[in-house]
Amino acid sequence: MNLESNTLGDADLVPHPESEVARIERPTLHNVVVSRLRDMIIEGQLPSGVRIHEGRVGEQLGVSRTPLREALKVLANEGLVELIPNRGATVRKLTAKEVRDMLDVLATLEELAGSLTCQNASDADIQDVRRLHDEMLQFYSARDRLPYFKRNQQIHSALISLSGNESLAMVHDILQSRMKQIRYLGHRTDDQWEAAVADHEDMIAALEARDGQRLSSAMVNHLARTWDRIKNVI
Amino acid sequence: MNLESNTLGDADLVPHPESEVARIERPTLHNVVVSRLRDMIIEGQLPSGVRIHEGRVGEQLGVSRTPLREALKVLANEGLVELIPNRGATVRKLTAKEVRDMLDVLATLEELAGSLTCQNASDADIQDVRRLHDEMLQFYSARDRLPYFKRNQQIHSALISLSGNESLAMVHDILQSRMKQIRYLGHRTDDQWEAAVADHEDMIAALEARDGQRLSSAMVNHLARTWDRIKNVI
DNA sequence: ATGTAGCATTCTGAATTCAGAATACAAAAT
DNA sequence: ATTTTGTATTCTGAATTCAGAATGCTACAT
Repeated sequence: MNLESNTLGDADLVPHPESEVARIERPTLHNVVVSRLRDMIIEGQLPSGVRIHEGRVGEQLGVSRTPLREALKVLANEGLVELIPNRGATVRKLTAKEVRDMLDVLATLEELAGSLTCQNASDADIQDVRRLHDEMLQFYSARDRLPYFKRNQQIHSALISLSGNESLAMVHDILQSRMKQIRYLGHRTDDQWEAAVADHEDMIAALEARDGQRLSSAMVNHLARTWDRIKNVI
Repeated sequence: MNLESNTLGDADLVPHPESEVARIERPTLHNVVVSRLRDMIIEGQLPSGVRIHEGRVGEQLGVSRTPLREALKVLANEGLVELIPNRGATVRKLTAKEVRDMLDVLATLEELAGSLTCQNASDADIQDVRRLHDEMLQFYSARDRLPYFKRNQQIHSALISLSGNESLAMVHDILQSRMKQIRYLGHRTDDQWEAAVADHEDMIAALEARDGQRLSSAMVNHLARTWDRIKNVI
């Protein structure tokens, strides 16, 4: 995730005027495998605790073992996968305490992000987020969960990356991707869903007012409620 | 770094009573390569911006390309190394802004760690840190930089990991390892060194008093001074 | 003399191969 | 019958091999 942004960012190191035109991106296979596996874990296709057999999974993806193993090393470093020497890879199981701890860290990070984003986001950026938010509301009215969830994620990552602090975005991303597998588990009831939407309203309003304090606390509250939602399903 | 702790931590998942005796650890080659490369980058043996030639470096380390490449993927994900498709790996160059941003995040994390550690550390833990601190002071009196630096690092990582929050320790570790290459650059003058020691005194005192607020602000101040120290050498 | 096209070399990305370690199963002994 | 020992199989860790892409050099044409 952070890799991609690095690569993109460095494209304009090239001093030629042609660098304006879109460069041809050819992602390396191991990177594709990383994202693919991450998705499979998050969406539950590879459930917690299950073995990842290099031979079999590699065959399923139509990829040899080499890029698959490189990908597993990366995911292990991120904490999504557990690597036991000579025993292979398993999908990491999260304990309740670990989830709790991660939320604590996420809250701290989002508190920082809140004020930074209010300082650094451009008006255009804020409008983009508002547009995402309105789209999300439409899908909420239609009770269309999947596209709702997608907009939701986009808003959250936007709120972080608009802070302009790449390291912040990077560590947040790592924790966030670990959490996603859980968030999918925690299917909310209707009033929980409503509360989440209300949280978002608050966040958007704070952002548009460029009220860093308020945005920070809105984001932290949102996370606190997330814990309430999921603590029982672990 | 975080990998090792995972592996070690999981050793005692084994329910046998024999698990009391020290289990034989055989680290995988790629993990050894990761730590080794990290050290080489931090210590400046592989300076910023230099190419890492898979063939040559692999031969130097007496390792084939496969584990080396797996290690490079991991380090790229951590941000120490930059991977350009079909062009190979280089040691990542940090801009002043990136360092500044990382320090901001580190400060936020340490602020959280400060209060958690004061809550959760055992008296024995605190005594251990005090012992490290006293040792460090001795090396300071003798102006013996290397062992001083080592104790210094140990104290910092102890203050984080005693919080009991592994995710916090993990993300802190990632940022910290990126910073180390810079910290080595920023050789302090004598009075800067003295100031750093004073900061440490304050931190230890706060910890022993279990004053979370004070420990937090001491750690944040310490980081602020770190920035002052190194901002000119980037 | 300079610029371009073709060629050779080099180095990465990925597949395959090989060896060592762990597990599962079976047989034998108590 | 149960436990222990030996054997076979399976799967990971690492080396090697192969192919494709990029860079550098040389020769030729203008």
